Amino acid sequence: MTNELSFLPENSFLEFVTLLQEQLANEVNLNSLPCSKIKNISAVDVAYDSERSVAAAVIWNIRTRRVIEEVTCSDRVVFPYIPGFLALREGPAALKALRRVKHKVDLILFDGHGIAHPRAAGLATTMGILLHCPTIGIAKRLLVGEFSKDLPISPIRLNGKNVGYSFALGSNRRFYVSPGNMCSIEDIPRVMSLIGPNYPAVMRLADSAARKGLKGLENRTDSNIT
DNA sequence: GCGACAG
DNA sequence: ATCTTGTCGC
Ligand SMILES: [Mg+2]
Repeated sequence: MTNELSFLPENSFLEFVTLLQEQLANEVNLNSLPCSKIKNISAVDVAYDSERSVAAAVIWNIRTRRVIEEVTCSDRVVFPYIPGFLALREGPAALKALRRVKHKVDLILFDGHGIAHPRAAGLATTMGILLHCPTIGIAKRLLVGEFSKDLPISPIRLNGKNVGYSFALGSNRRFYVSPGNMCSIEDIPRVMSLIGPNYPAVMRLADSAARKGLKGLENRTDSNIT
């Protein structure tokens, strides 16, 4: 069996997780999301140093386009990054932050893919199923699949199916959006016009909040040592 | 076997 | 992801 795990010396654990992911994919809900019902969304991102992670959840009101809540929390790094298994590294920290969010959120954005994944079980899909809520994956690079550079908004094709969309930013850069859970392929362009239309500001805010939180940890440690 | 490979 | 300041370009 040659696959993305073959470089691992001992891969029985990831083979096991692969089976879990294949089962998860059967539970994904790709029904249309009522876009008119979306009031508040959250973006989640995680920053790391060698032993600590900081997850940030930024909650954003669609109508006012303003931040209404921000949560950060630190944790231990529990797993390395392995392509196809980002949820094992990022999921636990993201969950911890999301549990502290006070507002009701109608949609959660994750920094990574949803069903645009070898087993249709990316970070956004995994978290959406765990949380029983609508999620979307927003990635800066492609993991699997193909798209057309000729189209400003191109479908991402994987095994002959549409699994998301690639959005052009100017002429060179692109980002990639796929349903996580409780969201259809057709919803993706609709939602992006609501929260974008470019790379979502709330996603960037989560990214910078997580980094800022990590620096806060480092500085706190420095003063204790100094 | 080789190369690709979210963050 | 992370290491990192100023610098080139729209
Ligand atoms: Mg990130």
